[in-house]
Amino acid sequence: MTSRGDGYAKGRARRELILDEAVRLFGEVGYRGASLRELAQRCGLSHPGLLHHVGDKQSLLLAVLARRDELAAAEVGAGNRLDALVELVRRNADQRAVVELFTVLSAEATAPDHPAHAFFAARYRRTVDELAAAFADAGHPGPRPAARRLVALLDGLQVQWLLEPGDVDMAAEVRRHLDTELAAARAARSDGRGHGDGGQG
Amino acid sequence: MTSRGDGYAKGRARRELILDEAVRLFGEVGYRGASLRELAQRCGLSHPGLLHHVGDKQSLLLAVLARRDELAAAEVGAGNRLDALVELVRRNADQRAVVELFTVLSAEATAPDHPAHAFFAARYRRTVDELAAAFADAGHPGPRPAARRLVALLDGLQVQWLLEPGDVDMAAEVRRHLDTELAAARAARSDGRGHGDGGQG
DNA sequence: CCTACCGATCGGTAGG
DNA sequence: CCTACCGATCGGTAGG
Repeated sequence: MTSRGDGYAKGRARRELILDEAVRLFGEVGYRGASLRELAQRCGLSHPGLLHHVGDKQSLLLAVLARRDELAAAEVGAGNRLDALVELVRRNADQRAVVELFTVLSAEATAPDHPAHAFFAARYRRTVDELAAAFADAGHPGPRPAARRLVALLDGLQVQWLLEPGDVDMAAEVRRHLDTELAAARAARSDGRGHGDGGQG
Repeated sequence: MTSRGDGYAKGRARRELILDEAVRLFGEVGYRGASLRELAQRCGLSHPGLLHHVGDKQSLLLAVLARRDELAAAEVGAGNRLDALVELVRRNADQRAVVELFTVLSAEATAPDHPAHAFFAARYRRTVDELAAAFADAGHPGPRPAARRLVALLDGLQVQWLLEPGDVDMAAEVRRHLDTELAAARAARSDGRGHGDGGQG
């Protein structure tokens, strides 16, 4: 009584398992350091069996990254983007493997010929655009540089948190940064050095 | 007339060449992705010849990192540590290979079994300590978290700069961050609501 | 989804 | 500082 639907469901579940294990392995040793044989063993199958599911190593990497961004996007609630970001950071502190994945791979992918280079270039462009819009809504006089600094802070905090998890409260640091950044923006506005037009900039 | 001194000088020069090429290669592909054969070819010698000079791959990596920090320390002038940092960032923008090296390796080395893990853990501890002292001297109410945020900003800006060099002015962003951070500290002081550092760091 | 295999490449050593 | 070599491991394919 094995229906076709069950077969597909089993295949999908197996693929999810593979993507989850790949998050861990790529996070531990990067794309170049990861071997398909090691990953296959962790998933309980042979390495040609693994390749049957994922195509090749590059496709696997891009599938892992895209899947992780999908899951993160689904988690983000409505409301202010800057507040949502602090919540996202708080949740990431319970997912060391995910933080490792993006920290290690974004650095590795700065090499122009890295298979995830275009992925990360597009991802940073999109993130900076979105946060710049949020800063503009909040009346920040330099929304785009402020967005770049915020993204930079996030990335840098992750490195220190991965090295000394107990010493770094990522969400608290992001919160403090946002507070001082927005307070400075307000001060500049009330000094008459900004555009006191209610934040249309 | 080849004196012993000349022989040693030649050996030292060869070693310097190897370390410089290793900066580039490790920066391009990381420690795990780098091969001694590729590095040897770039230096114009066989890979056993390379090993004669550097011992093994791990020793080479640690020598490269230590040498780079030595050179950076020698470049830093006297005076305020925070101003000196902005100058250092400005100079780094002319040394893409060095920025790549530290960005890629600090991420790779978050793995506890990485050969440079202890090096980076100690390096971050030292850097945060020094900058926290500078923030304390400047009267910042939360010097240690502020130092962590500053280091994080530096690291994160490097990633974005490596991806889009023309779009990111690292020194200017660090300058702006320091200005708002220190202005907020002054405001907190004159408000009489200076808050402690909350135990972070 | 497996076994068996391909050519390529790895870090390091032997021996001179 | 070289040639020659070691055992191990890599991503991917053949063929079923």
